[in-house]
Amino acid sequence: MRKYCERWGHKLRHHGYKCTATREIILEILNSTDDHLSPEDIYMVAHKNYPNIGLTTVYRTLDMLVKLGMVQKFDFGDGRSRYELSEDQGHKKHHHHLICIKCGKILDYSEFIEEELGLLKKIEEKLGEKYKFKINDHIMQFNGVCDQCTS
Amino acid sequence: MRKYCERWGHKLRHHGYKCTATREIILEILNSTDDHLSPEDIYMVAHKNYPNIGLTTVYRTLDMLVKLGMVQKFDFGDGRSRYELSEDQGHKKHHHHLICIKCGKILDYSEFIEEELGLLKKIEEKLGEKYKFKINDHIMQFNGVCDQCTS
DNA sequence: CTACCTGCAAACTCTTTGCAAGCAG
DNA sequence: CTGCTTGCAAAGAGTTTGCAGGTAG
Repeated sequence: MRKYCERWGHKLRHHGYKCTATREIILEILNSTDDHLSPEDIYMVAHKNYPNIGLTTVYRTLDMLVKLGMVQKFDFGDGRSRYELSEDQGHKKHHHHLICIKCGKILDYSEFIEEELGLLKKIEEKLGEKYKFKINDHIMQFNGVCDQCTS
Repeated sequence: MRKYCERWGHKLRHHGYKCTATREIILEILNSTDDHLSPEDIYMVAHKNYPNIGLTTVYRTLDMLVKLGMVQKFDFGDGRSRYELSEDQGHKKHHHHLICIKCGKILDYSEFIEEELGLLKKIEEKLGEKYKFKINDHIMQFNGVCDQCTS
């Protein structure tokens, strides 16, 4: 096992993928932020430690991680995709989003999470059964206008 | 008032916009389907009755309708945006979405709508207050794999 | 050593912008 | 008439693909 594969290597190999420096770096970046990074964002951060990395690889790696369920992809309507480490992978706790449709600001909230998750889980079961869907995850967000953008 | 403005003209003019044939057509298309149309979809349908329409106009009109709150924009992760008439504008009743991440199929469900809306409304109020957000709407969807794509 | 992985460049797709002509009010 | 609206062509932005060289296992 390569030295840079300490943290995520096992999981990658378990799914039949090789552990490489770029994959480890991308996962590490996602794990050490609370932001909602775009591929370009991730590319720019990674570039500091690993100047050879290509944007293409970031896209390909994110695609793979989403398929493995290790990362979740979001779209907040500003024309670029955003990625977050799944809650069971790293430090993050479950949260939902509040989006300002004017400035694009994204707030995470987790105030009502217990209550929401209770209902979501119940619905997930019933819908899965009725529509024969194997449900993986959900997206729940509120859209509005933030304080600064109101004035 | 022009003859083609019977249905939506009033609302458009009320917001300071002119009523034109293309706007009426686009609204009519959205009102007469249960699908989740992309700008291209709308353009192709409109083109049959009104061959001169341009794709650009479809984009501009949809933008405007979203800003007025008459139409809601969605992103189901397949690289194109989707539009639906808002529930208070036409025939549709409130529903949420169930998306197959493999084939892109979109199912509308409204089984638990009452229960969901109760909770959503409550959360909307509390979050709006706490984070000083003027919340307009919400997006709630489940992602999974449908029956056909499982096998 | 072999199959997977990577970076580069180019291609692609969806969306937006500039502008002159057209039409609603 | 006047300024909003439209269609066309072209530009822009984000994402994907082809391919030859590189590297994990």
